[in-house]
Amino acid sequence: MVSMFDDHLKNLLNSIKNGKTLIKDRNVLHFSYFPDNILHRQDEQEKVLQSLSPILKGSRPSNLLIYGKPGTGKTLVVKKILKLIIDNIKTNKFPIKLVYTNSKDEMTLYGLLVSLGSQLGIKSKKPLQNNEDWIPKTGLSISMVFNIIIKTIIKNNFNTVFVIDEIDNLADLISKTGKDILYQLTRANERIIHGSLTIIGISNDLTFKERLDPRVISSLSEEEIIFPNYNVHQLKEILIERIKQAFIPNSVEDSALNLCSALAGREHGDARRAIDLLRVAGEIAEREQSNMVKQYHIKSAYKKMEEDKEVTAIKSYSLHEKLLILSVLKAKKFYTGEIYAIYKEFCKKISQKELTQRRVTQILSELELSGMINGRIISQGIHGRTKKYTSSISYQTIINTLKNDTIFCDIL
DNA sequence: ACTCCACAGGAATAACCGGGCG
DNA sequence: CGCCCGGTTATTCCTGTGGAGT
Repeated sequence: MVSMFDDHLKNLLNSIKNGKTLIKDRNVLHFSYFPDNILHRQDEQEKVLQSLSPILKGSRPSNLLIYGKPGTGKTLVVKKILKLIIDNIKTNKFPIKLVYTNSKDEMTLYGLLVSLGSQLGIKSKKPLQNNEDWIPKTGLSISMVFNIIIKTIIKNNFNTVFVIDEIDNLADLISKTGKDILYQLTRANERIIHGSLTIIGISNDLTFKERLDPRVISSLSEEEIIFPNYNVHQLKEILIERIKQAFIPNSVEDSALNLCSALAGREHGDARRAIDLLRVAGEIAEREQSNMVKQYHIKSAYKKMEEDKEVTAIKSYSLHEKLLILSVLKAKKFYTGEIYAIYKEFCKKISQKELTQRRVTQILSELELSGMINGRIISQGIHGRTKKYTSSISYQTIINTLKNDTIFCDIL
């Protein structure tokens, strides 16, 4: 990311200039950082290890489905246990293959299978010997790739564990492409005489299971582990641990720490967000040349992150939805009729065809559902029944978001 | 008690759009 | 390439409604 690097340069420049810096190791605060010690996930680590333990004795572990909200340490725990097992493989006489993939990185099911294949040692280029199996980057049907993988597992007697992170991403693809591939994947053992294949699915979405074929559910979730959210107290300890490594000593005020964990805990108990918040606050404090991260640094970091969220949300809306958000902000009395009139004005100014009022009310309630605006039905007797909308977004945020869009320049 | 405003929001239907398939 | 299909978006038509004013 360019902006992150720019920030880094800026900070470096600052610290060179007057030697004042708060963060000594930025990486510790990055989401990809892998802590040595995972706090408050002892139970989960144990359960994952238990579930996988048969592999150390050469038999097949059950398929495993792991649930939990974002930032509850799912990926971290699984990766750690995988590493633990790999480190113990040397002393083991069974060939074990542990494979990790993230469905966000591989956009297609095909890509996912290729990734699995290559990590099993299947070449993606044509090998010299003609009889050796290989998977080209494109061209084969999914079921053929699948068969090659199965064949390889059998031939080498591999005990395979295949981790699919963010598996809910795949669910949408699967419903289109190969409906039964996930089913085949989870049931592959019935075809594997030597070796085994175990699937570990990691899902952020707690309702993910409902969207699956019941046959897949029963085979995929032979075992389940649910990762609970962190509470405020736990978040605080996690933050303390990170602060120790990332910040120079005594550079984070106690009250700031408390606020940080309270804010993150109130939201979702998301450790990633808590750490992000801390990082942004730290950067703000450094930029101000403050010698400590104080409460108000956390506050402004929180505000900044909220604003960023709003900006990206606004950007993702369609033209008419943006126009309506703008109309709500421009309105004085906030009634649907007035909003619609303003919206029509806007449409005329930028020569767009206006939508019906019916459609507009529908969009408004969609926007309400997504939290961009708030609506409340009010009755005014003889003046009819309508809905009053307010918006929590600041006008400035909207303008900053839309000012680069040439379509909006006439409206300002 | 009755009226009547200014919409909300349901139902049916049409227009549109992107992807798969012969 | 045209065709069809499923999904989304938008329109048309409609019925329903809380309460101020009378």
